[in-house]
Amino acid sequence: MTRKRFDDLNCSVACALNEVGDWWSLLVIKQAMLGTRRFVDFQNSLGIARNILCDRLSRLVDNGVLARVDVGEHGTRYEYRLTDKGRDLFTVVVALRQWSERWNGNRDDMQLVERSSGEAIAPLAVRSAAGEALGVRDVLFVDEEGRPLESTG
Amino acid sequence: MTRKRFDDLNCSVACALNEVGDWWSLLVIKQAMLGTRRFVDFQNSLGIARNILCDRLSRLVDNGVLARVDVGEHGTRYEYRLTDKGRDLFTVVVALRQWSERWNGNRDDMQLVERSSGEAIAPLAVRSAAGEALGVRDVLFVDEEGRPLESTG
DNA sequence: CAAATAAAGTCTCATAACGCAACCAAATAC
DNA sequence: GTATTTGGTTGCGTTATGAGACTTTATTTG
Repeated sequence: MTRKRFDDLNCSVACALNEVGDWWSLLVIKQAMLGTRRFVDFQNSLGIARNILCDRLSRLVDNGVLARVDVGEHGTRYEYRLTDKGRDLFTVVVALRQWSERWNGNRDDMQLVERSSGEAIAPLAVRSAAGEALGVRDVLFVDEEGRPLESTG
Repeated sequence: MTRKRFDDLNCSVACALNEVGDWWSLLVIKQAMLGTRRFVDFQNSLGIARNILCDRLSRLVDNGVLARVDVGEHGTRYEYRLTDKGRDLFTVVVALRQWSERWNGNRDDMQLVERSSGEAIAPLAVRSAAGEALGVRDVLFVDEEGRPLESTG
């Protein structure tokens, strides 16, 4: 009996969670965004078990989120680098950070600032095409014919 | 031996994942954003095992993401409703949706549109205080004194 | 050059989490 | 008054996770 796969749910959120929805993957990705590239550095900074780290890195590579590149002279030193797909998870990581800071207080000794100006970044917000901030209640989930979905969907 | 807790990592992303970082929680929340409120409806729409759903709902209630309210005449019919904290995860859910749509193709038969105009919402982006879109490389992670963090941090 | 250390895994084993199905009790529907 | 719905709980087998020891090349140190 395997873990339930979400492929059949016809939902892109489920599909995303299939790739990065476990406890560790997003932390590995966040760490990669901090600049970490080597196996041991991931291990030391996250305190993750080596076998689990190994499994997560492989899976992220398989899914195209990380790339494993040889950097040793003779091919036994590797680096795990974010791909474009991996870098594009920046929004997700920032969304989680900001949510946690807002609701659990800032447990983080780290700040995220714009490189050129040194200023803190703006809070993320879902926006309409016109640029207005939108909450859950300001949007509608519609099917392919544009019909609103009912509550049990 | 319990699952590794992320509290000691001093990282708000880790802290967020502690609350909603398992396979199911964000799907439950997304479903709640669609309007689902009853135990059976979550069960039917997600296909989650009943004991797991039970555990997830309780944990989300404990963490203040959902609220359990009596709706029956005599108190055995319940609804699980998003709190403000839960609704604020909208950004995270949308970020995951959009990422998955961009990189895995749209596996979803569902669209997210602005309620008033019916138009599709804009792509999420991390922005500077001035409003420019920022990628991972345009930001710096700095410590509390403003010093940039090194790669292994 | 030899020995030591490091990098990147792999293996084993114990425990925790998950998935499935059956069971249960109260409230509602018929 | 019986059947069904709702919101669970219990048992059991399978899978995932965590800790730590072990392995294998490469590089560094003496």
